[in-house]
Amino acid sequence: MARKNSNDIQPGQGDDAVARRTPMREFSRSLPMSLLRAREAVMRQFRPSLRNHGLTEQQWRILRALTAVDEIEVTELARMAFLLGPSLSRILRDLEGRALIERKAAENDARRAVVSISAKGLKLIEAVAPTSEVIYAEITRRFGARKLAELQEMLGALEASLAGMGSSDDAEVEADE
Amino acid sequence: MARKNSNDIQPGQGDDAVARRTPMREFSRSLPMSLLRAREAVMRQFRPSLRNHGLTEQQWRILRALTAVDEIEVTELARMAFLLGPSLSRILRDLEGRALIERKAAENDARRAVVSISAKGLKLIEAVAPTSEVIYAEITRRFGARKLAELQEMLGALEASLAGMGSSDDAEVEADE
DNA sequence: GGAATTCACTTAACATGTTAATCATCTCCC
DNA sequence: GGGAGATGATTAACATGTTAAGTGAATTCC
Repeated sequence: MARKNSNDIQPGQGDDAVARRTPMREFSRSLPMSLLRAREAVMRQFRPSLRNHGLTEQQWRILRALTAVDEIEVTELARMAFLLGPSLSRILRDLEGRALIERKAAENDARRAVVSISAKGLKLIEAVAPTSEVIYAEITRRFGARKLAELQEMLGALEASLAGMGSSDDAEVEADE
Repeated sequence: MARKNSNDIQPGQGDDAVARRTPMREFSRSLPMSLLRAREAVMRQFRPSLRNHGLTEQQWRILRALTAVDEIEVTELARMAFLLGPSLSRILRDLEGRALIERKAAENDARRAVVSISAKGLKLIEAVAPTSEVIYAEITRRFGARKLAELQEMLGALEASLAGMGSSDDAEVEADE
């Protein structure tokens, strides 16, 4: 089975004007892959501890975010914890069932729901936090505090760079409706 | 149950009227969150194009990886595409059903399956690649080629730093067995 | 040479990511 | 004040992440 078509992708090897497509980037070195692997390497450290406390990474993010405020609306919480609405909805249902959070309707708008962490939720946070801190400290020690700060800054800059980049979709499949 | 396991994580917090202590890092600035947000900012650019071609991000990763080899075993493919076995299993079933890949048993080991991309799969790749390259180029232009390379290097270094870090679990729930 | 173990992969079960649709308000405007 | 649209949240449907269990085939070891 010949992979002959692979060179259709790269026209002129020389001109760097628009397309510098070698068989494409090494792929394993693409930016999305690098970010994915780095994040996984980090999260792998935290997951076991969270799991021992009956929490997933996302549930932890939500509880963590709730400790920073007195109470907060669902949409704003989604933004803080960087979760999509549907995910948050499901998780809040679960956390409320476990009495780790409390939910009530907003005073002047029945559409909005206001969420806050419960005493039980706070206790859970306090039980998990020490271990998380130890792990975070170890990561910092290994990678280097300065480098870590530098990395975070670059990540923020990358995010900012792409802020207003409209999705330059190519095949506008849906034309009607 | 005292809520001061191991002293306060961060003493001397400027307490505002709210009785919520602000333990731990700003949270929104934690390393996992930074990595997650950065990756999402990047992937947001690619998803619409992939979607228009009927591919998810993971399906694309697999096809992309397959173009780099003639054929490959499933486990090795999982490593390449950075997917867990179960996810890969499901996706391969789907891609095989769409005739984008081909699968056969290994010659000397009936346990192993060998996968390769089909002609149809290659054609799909070729249809998607140009747009992906344009997007990647724009990301590079915005963020800066040098900074991009620097970032990737740091991400690799981070990964390497955490390579042999055993999960320092705290509550060893399972003690016997 | 066969039971026990390991290995490669797949299924299962549950939680989340992702997009679209639904539902109940709320706002605006005539 | 009532209907059209906007808004906040949830539900639906499908794909993947994640861990555990299952299945069949190769290896080990006695």
